Amino acid sequence: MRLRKESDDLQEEEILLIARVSDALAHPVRIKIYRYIMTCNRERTTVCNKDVVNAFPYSQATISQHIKKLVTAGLVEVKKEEKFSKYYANIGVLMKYLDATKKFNSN
Amino acid sequence: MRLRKESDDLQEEEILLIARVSDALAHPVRIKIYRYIMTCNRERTTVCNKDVVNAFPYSQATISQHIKKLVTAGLVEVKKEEKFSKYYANIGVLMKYLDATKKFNSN
DNA sequence: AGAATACATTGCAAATAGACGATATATTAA
DNA sequence: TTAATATATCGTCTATTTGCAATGTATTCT
Repeated sequence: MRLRKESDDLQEEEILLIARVSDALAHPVRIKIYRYIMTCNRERTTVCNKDVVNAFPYSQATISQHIKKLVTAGLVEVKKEEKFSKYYANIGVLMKYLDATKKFNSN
Repeated sequence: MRLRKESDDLQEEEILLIARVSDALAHPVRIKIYRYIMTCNRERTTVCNKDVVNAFPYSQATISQHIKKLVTAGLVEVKKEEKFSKYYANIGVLMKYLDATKKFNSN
């Protein structure tokens, strides 16, 4: 049995975090792109824009737009390396998101 | 150190679950309505449409529409009781959602 | 310098979402 | 039976999203 703590209550800021991240994950293709970037990161393979474009049946413009949403939510970070934009998943943001969402079920 | 299991891989069906639930949680007001219903349930107070309308600064039509999205995602269930529609949070769906989303970080 | 590559951004069309007032339908109260 | 209440849905308007081709802006290669 878990004691209820003050920190269990969902604060406004966390609600906005949930809304932003949920919005980013609200499209199947973005979920798959995010997972793709995660997997590449885990395997220590870098991912650039073209890699994502090759992996999914959408135009370069559409892929860039989807990635932008993931970046805006903080789920993905972009680092310019040479002539490439390399994408990295930010695990911390996902963890914060999961923690906040878990609170629904704990207070 | 956690071993990687076959079940760690995100399946298509889970991706659609994540997309649907994320879509439902992609709006701050829906997050708050969901939390409100959860809290009432926990305190063993029933929640009807009017209760939600009174709790938030939106029209009855708009509230019903938001609740419908939560229902479509499976996060909320509606039971007709006497002349009221009573809302109940389905914790199981949230748990499944959290489990699926956690897999991002475990394979 | 000029051509090629990488990728973000813009502009467009179609679809969807968000808010509302009004309406339809069902249940309950008088 | 009529009136009132509860709530889902429709129609409308506006804003946002999704997809694309085209364009802009660097950077790199020849």
